[in-house]
Amino acid sequence: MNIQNTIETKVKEGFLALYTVEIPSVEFQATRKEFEGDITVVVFPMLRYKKGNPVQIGEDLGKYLVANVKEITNYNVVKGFLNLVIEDSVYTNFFNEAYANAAFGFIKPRTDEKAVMVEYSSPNTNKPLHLGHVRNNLLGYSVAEIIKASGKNVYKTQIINDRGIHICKSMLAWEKYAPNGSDGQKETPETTLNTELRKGDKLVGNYYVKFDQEYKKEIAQLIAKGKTEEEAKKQAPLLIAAQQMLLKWEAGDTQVVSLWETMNSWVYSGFGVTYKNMGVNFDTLYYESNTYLLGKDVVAQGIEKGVFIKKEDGSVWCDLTEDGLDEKIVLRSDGTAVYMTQDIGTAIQRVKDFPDVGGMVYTVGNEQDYHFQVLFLILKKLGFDWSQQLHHLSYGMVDLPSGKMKSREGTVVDADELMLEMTATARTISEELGKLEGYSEEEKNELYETIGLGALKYFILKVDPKKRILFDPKSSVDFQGNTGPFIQYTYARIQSIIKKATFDYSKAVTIDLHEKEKELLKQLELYPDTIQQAAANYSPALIANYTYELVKEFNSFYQNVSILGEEDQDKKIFRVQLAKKVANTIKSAFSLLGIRVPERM
RNA sequence: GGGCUCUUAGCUCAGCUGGAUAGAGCACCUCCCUUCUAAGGAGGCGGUCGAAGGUUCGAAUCCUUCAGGGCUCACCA
Repeated sequence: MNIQNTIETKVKEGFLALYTVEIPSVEFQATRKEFEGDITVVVFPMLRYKKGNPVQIGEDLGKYLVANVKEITNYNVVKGFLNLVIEDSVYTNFFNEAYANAAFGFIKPRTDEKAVMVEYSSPNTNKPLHLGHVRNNLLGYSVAEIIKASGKNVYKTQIINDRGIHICKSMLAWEKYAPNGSDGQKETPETTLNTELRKGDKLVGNYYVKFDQEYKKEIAQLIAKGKTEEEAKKQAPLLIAAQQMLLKWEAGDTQVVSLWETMNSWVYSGFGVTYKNMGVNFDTLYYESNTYLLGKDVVAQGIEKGVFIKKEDGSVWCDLTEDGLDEKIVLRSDGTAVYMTQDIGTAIQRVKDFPDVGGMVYTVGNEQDYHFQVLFLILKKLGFDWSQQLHHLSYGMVDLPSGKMKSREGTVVDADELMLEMTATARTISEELGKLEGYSEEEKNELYETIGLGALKYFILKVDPKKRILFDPKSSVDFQGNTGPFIQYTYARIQSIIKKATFDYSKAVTIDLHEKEKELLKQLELYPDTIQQAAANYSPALIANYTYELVKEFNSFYQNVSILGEEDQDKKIFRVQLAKKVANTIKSAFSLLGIRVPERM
């Protein structure tokens, strides 16, 4: 039983003894640093149950607590705040327990808890990943890790949009315009003479752009011949060819399907590299080519249940006007599925595939808020019990100083390039500081990547997902202050302390705490709660900001008391242990954000 | 126009279920490297928490209205 629970029961008990009135709960907060004490009981809410002077009630309760709780050594009352001084041993005992626990803060996934499926990334296969995907991937991965740490099993997944007209555009452009590679055949990622296209997603994306360029030329020609812009857009031979290709694909045409498979495989190997560099991964994959027909049978069942209505023209709708939303189409009049149909079907399919799944998280940008509101409501109306446990992890756009990212205007920030730039910046800064003697070139490169990506990831994850991010590639990612590298740096410095502590510090000790040590212990104590809270709120930002607070507290401690230089043996031991625990907690928290931590920097 | 969402220091952001004098970093100014890594620390400057009402012992936080930004309201995905 932790100290707060003890105090809560004792406050209730004391209240009853003093005023013969029961109170349902006790409100706590950490005591502000300018007052003496560690934990504060707020008296004001109690006035609802017992009228009186809050200061007097605080005094009475304070006396009662000091007399009845041995861990409380003193108290003071300021206005309606009862500040309690807690014995050092409470904190040192907590620490000795936490120190021995390597998985401090983590709860082992329980088999009786339902698992959660977290979907993120979900790219199209016609262009490389960009800055928007970076935010998506980092968020999704991190939320998955946090939920896992909070005690649930997690499946990370993505739905790959591998079909549709956009893929056909790339395929068509490649067939028509690809130059010969080193082997004399049409270029492939292996044979291309353009080194920038060695990565398959880049090559395919290149042809998507090529299609658009040629398509525009055709439109211009048609307009010159007297067509209106609208006509020209519809009649351009390239577009018609792409549409025919899609029909062939749907009909299972061997050649088209084979080309489609080949080009998609290029993209996947390219994405694979990006994911690996980004440090994200997936447990299971869904492809739209397999799921785009799902959901139709559910629509039929929905009509029987009265959830959906069939109109005269054969289209099927879901009337959500009673819930304050619109009517939503779930099946076209020609009987084909729409996006919504597919998502309904896919959700159901996932629960079939993984029967232990009891909830899902969809990491998708906020432009689809309405779509998910509707999707979840429809699934609820269809009566699936897991429909209560669906969450749209919605995030704001990443804007550039120049405005929105537009591929046609070349203002897209490519994910691979961005990561390289971050690494390069980390290199520049590190070299200026010049602390890496004795490191091999390989080790250095790995370190620069750790720091550069740490900066990027932390920068993106520390802000509330709902908010838009203005991303200035030149100046926005900092390496000082509330940043990834600052935290990594603290970690590295602690490693150096540990390395220099050559004495045996393994035994548990109990000491009188320095004020700074106590602050640090209090912060450490919050870690398990923070994980639970972050999981409940799907918020990596809570973890990031917690870690920052912990590090600041450590730096302040580190600057104020000596660790290795301490005379008292027990204090020295305790302080090394404390430093080590802080480092491990940083490492643990950062792992939840997908950020690595360097042993030296 | 309807719905959702955001607005906190010059800039970038914290602020948990309402609690004490609203906090950090950057920038600007003062100090601190012969002591365990100065990518650091201590301090200063800087706020009508978008505006106005309301709820209450108490509001950046909850409610209403308004203003400004974003997203969205397709037989597209």
